[in-house]
Amino acid sequence: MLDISELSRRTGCPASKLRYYEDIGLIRSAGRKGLKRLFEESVIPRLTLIALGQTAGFSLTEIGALIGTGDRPELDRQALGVRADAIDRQIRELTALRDGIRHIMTCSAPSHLECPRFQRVLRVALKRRS
Amino acid sequence: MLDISELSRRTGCPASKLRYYEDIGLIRSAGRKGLKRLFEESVIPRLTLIALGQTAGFSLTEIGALIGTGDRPELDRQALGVRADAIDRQIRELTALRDGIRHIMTCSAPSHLECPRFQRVLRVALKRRS
DNA sequence: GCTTGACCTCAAGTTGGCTTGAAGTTGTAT
DNA sequence: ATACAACTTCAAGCCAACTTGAGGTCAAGC
Repeated sequence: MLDISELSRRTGCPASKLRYYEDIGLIRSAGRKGLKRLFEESVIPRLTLIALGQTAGFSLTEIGALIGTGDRPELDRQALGVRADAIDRQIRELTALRDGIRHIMTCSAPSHLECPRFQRVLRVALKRRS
Repeated sequence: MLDISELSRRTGCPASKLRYYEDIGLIRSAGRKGLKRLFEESVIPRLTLIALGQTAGFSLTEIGALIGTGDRPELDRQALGVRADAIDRQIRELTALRDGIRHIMTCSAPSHLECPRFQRVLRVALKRRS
């Protein structure tokens, strides 16, 4: 069992954020000792997952829907498949963007937006949009 | 030369967003016809790039710094390298997250956070953080 | 010449994700 | 028993990225 400052220290999340997450039901404290919240260690991977979801561009609400606002599994396989596909698309876009950036770094075209290689990268990145 | 509604139609950006981007200097209109803005076609790839930058989690300010708020190249190769590295890290995280999600979809562990395979995924995802 | 509709400006409002501040409550050390 | 530091609540504030709304302008068609 961890108190909030211990959890904060171990996750890098400020205590205010942890309280906020508890307020909106993304994490739960296992109980209180006096007034003070106590958290189980299992919230740590949960926080990791939340951070990853944010990196993937999901809102806290979406993340809550996926990982369960309580702690029941809440597994909607179809929804998960949709998310996985979205992440796939994003990975493709990011890969193209990264390659474009790396190319620009060594490219001597007068304007990067006019560099044919860069434009191709943009087109590739957009493939699955629309 | 495109008027704002034509640009909006071709990019999917609402006109309000295009005006906002012009306000903050992310794009420029090439002139006016009466009151109405006229845009060059070259803003289209620029808008694409802005959207990609957002997907990568950069703020509009950061994007502006990278692609130039005016239209001078503004190439800070070192800054670009840093961005490319950040995107690399993000791609790794997203890949792990996607794999984790795909695994969960077919995994029968009682609680996903306890599934050893999933935990490994989280650990991998975090490797380059800190 | 007058209406219409697509544009304009500028200020204010909205949403998400937190943070900050004031005021109160503990358990521990002196 | 008291002072202290670390917690608590709750409301309000903040920033980014837009959107909305009120009120104005202009060109084109009737």
